[in-house]
Amino acid sequence: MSGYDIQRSLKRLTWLISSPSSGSLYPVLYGLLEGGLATVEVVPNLDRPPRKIYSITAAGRKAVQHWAGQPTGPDGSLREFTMRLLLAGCWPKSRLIDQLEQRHRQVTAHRDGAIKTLDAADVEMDLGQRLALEYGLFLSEAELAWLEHTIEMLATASPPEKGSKLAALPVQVDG
Amino acid sequence: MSGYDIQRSLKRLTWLISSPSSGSLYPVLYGLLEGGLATVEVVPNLDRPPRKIYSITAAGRKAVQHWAGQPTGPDGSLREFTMRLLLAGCWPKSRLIDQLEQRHRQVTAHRDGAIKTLDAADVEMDLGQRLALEYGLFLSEAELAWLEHTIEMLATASPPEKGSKLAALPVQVDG
DNA sequence: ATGTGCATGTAACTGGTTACATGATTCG
DNA sequence: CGAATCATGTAACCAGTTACATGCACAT
Repeated sequence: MSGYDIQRSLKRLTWLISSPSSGSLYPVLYGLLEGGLATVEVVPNLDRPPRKIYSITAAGRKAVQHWAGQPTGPDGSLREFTMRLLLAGCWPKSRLIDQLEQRHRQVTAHRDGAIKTLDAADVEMDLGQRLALEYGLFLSEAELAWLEHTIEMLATASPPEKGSKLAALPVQVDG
Repeated sequence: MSGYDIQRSLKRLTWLISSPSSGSLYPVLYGLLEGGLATVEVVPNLDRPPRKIYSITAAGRKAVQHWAGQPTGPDGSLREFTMRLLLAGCWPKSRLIDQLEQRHRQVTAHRDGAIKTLDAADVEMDLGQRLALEYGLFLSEAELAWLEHTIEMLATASPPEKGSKLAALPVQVDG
């Protein structure tokens, strides 16, 4: 892809990962070239600036694998996990499942923490804190559900089955 | 609260908002003092550094109101919303409901975007992209459910009803 | 005619992290 | 006996944003 393409495709997910500005993207691409993790093919356009198509190299792919290999900190953010998900195309399925399970453990920890603080100090906690905690708690539980569902799905249906929607999961709340 | 207290209480929510380091927190507190948005009361400890208890002033409260008043960008992140939620104690309930409804509109937009891109390019999309989109889609739907539930709860049960858990919402998935 | 999309990039600034310094107390 | 918690702060560094520069094509 070109720098512009990368930006555009990331911009669609701005609400999950905040996407980079051109001011940070292009320097990084140069860094990748210098490090031999990517190559460019320049496709000149007559009028506008030439498109520069970047491709990942074997070394680059290895670097991604390595990055994905080392565990996330316990503070694992939604953002980081989404990026790992986004790069899932590079990995073997087993590693993908590892990622999901790792995330599952993290989110479980977050949820448990939220539960504990919620029913520990329920009375003297102000509305804001309580709302934020319950918000986080609910999202955690939803995420756990998705993770479990997706892990199972990947484990059973080995072939990616292109064209089939991976999941259509209505969320139901009973209060 | 003291700077340390602020840090500690935010650290419990690191997975939602990433909490500040002391290197950024303390300078900000000085800024608040200079701006007249907060005051300090120094409680000296014999041995350790003295505790500095910060309190928000009327001007500070007004500044928060003003901040909450201006709408979030359409790219509204989970982080920003959580912070708004955390500050909910400062606001009248009507404003809180406004915030939730605003967030509801944003998340609806995100969800719709995800749906569109998912069933637009379903075939030629790689696993990573699809997973990330479905992940986001599912979380969006969960969040919408929570928002609706909470809005209704705040609208009907006017008195905060301290001591009652605001919500115990099991998430259910049917795949 | 004006703005949006394409498509690249650079310079200045800024906000934040990292790493340090200090030092008593309590827990395992 | 070492690690973590309490509790504050500073200086150096770095990653990222903001704002700019360029300029054609196409739509409103």
